Amino acid sequence: MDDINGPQSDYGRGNGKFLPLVPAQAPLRADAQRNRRKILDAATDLLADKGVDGLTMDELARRAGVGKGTLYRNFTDKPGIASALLDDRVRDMHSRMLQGPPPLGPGAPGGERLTAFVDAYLRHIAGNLDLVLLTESSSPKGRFDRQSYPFWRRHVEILIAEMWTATAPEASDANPSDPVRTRAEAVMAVLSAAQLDQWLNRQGRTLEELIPQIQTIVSAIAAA
Amino acid sequence: MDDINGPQSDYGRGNGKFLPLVPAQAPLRADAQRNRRKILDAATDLLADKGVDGLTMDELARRAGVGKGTLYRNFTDKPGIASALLDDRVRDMHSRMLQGPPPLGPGAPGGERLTAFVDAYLRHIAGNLDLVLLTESSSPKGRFDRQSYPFWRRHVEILIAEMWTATAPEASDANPSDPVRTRAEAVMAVLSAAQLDQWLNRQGRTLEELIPQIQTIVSAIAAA
DNA sequence: TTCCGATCCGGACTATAGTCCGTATATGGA
DNA sequence: TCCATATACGGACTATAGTCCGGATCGGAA
Repeated sequence: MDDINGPQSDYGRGNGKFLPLVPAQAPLRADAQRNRRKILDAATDLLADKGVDGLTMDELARRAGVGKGTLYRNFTDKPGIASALLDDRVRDMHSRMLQGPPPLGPGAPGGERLTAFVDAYLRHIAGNLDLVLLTESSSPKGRFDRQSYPFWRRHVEILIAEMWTATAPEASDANPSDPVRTRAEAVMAVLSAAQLDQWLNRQGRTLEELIPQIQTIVSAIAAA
Repeated sequence: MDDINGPQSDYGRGNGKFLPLVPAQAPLRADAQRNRRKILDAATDLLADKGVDGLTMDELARRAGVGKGTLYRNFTDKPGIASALLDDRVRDMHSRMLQGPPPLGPGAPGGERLTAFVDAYLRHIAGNLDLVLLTESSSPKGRFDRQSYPFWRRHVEILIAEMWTATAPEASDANPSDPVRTRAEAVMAVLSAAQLDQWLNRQGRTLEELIPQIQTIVSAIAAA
């Protein structure tokens, strides 16, 4: 999620349902809210029409009936728009992770939850590869700057910590040099969209064949 | 290496010293050869002068005293130039891997060679982060398209295969769905420049603190 | 030495992301 | 209702990567 104070997004608003990654923000003015909606809708259409390559900022502004300045007022950049679109598609998975039934949700042992997460995450990425790649493009940091990244990583971190200690997960907080955190980041690197794209679209492998192999690798990292 | 039939580069020329990734190519015309040199030299200067951000194609063409068409005749794109520059800096490491003393070179067990490789590779990436990031930027595929990627991956693949079978390494050739290959690719994902940049420059960690943790993770993946 | 085709060169041109800022509009208080 | 001001809007503008093609140049053959 890269959009600025978007009221349509529950993610990161600190309402308790999601990780409070971002402080609440003043509500948008009514016209801004309308425009934001128009842009997102136009982006969805344009994407359906012409695919990711056809999604240019000029065309998007034209279709949404707004100026480019408005685009950039509502979204930091092009990947930011992709992020906002993805947000919608991901919210459901977030809540299943945080409050759904096990093994994806709480209630199962860390190892099983991790396996369930890897499965769900890979399918999510694979199902939205174009958008995710767009999100991760633009600068090396791409992948890490989107707000969803910290969410995923933190989830993995907590699960690994649980596997290690079998106690309360909050132990692994805060400290970036924590080996648990490093492992979580390594897991996320293996699950990166660029890597998945390589496997799926360049090597022609299938998700079904890939997932078990990746599961094995991820488990090994977690247990390392 | 992304440059077209570059006579200054031994890498990938199929001369037996390096993996024959690319067939030999007709030699460049004398003027083209001169221009290629001028461009590479100018790029080095420009990089020293203004850093990666100052390295624009127009300015590079101006400094090299050639037109932009010449730039793009000699190098596929901007990352390609970065690749060519990196090539020079990496050739030494390649030969140490292939014919230097153990544990980096042949003669040590696969596990030890892998550890030595991870150490050398991370230091290489860290020492050239700007260039490598430039190389990997531009499109998701970035990281995989440069010719050095197959080289590294293959090396890791061979070492892992050796760890597994303790026999001749050529078993793992060719087949992209080979689990050994998947593991090698996972290792490379963890060692990606974007990830290292995240750790080093965004989280402020140090190489010395990071390397042992990564070693552990890589070993776990290899043994998975 | 001269000639000819293959190869290469230069720089104007296109496409696109992202910036800037003068103008317009919304919103809350008097 | 009207005003003041913070906020938002639009679209021209800048910066940059990469394309295109007419003309120049190379280098081997006669």
